[in-house]
Amino acid sequence: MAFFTGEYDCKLDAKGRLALPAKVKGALPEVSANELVLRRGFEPCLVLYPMLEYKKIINRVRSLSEFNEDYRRFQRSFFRGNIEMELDGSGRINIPKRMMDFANLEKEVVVVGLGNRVEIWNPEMYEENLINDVSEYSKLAEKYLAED
Amino acid sequence: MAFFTGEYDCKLDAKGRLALPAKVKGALPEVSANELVLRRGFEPCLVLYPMLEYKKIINRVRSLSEFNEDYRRFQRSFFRGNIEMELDGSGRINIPKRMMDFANLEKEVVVVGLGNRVEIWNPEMYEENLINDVSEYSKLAEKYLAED
DNA sequence: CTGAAAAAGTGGGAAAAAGTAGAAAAAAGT
DNA sequence: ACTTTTTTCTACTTTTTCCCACTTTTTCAG
Repeated sequence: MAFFTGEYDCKLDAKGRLALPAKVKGALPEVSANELVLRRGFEPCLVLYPMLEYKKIINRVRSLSEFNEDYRRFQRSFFRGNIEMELDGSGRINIPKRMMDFANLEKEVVVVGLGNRVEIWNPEMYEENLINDVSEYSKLAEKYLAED
Repeated sequence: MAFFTGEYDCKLDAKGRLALPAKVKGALPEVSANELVLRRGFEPCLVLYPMLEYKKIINRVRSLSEFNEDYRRFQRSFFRGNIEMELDGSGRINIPKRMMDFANLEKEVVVVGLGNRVEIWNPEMYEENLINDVSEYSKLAEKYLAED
């Protein structure tokens, strides 16, 4: 099972290619190590899944009935943001222009491992979205993780 | 089960490597003695876990749904500060630059055993975070540990 | 207590891996 | 057929890892 962690500073080259950090590459499941899906995030970032992890999620979206108007609207938004891709020979992904625009990606990007997935951010937007108040972070940890 | 205690003065070398004190090394569980995880603390310090101990925590973070906005925010803050690492041939860990910055680590550091985990501190910050008032310490002990 | 041996801690150089950039080749579209 | 885009290949720089050697501290026997 894929397990991504850590935060990495990476660079897009002039052609919009992103070399995944070695630790991220190493955490890809061996089966289908280069079958990936890139999705528009709910925040202004891109989310990268190994195919195996993606399928676990997508099944829930697929199971929504196409004969329900709200479901259809939601499905449209969800699917339009998804692209299958492969790693090239050097372990890089090629990020389409539209996706780059969506996430405001320029040369410098931040890559973050989040367990089953990897997020790709514009550095400034990333900073803005983090929990900046240490005590808030500590309190959330208490709320979500404390044992009793 | 791992059990760490004590307080040690250690030095980082020019490459950001930290030689774990012999007592700490000795307390690592034999299975996976060099599979470790380094995490940003909730205070300005780093926290080192043997893989076995880390997994107990991380499973709870992973189980939070990625379709909940608050959970995502928390996951991001949590995961970004986690890196898997191994001991090198001399029993040292290599602390990434970002992590050093976060905890304000320079050459001199303090390593503290805390049962299931080990914390790594900048010496001055460590002093500041300790309970310096003896009577306060005594009162806390009473509150948390007294039996009736 | 003292010296020798062992263990722990420290530092640096060389080799390997990862990251970066650019040019050449192939494919696609006009 | 030619231009534009995409992909592949190659070369170079930087970082990380591995290995070896030296210094200091601890341990133990005499």
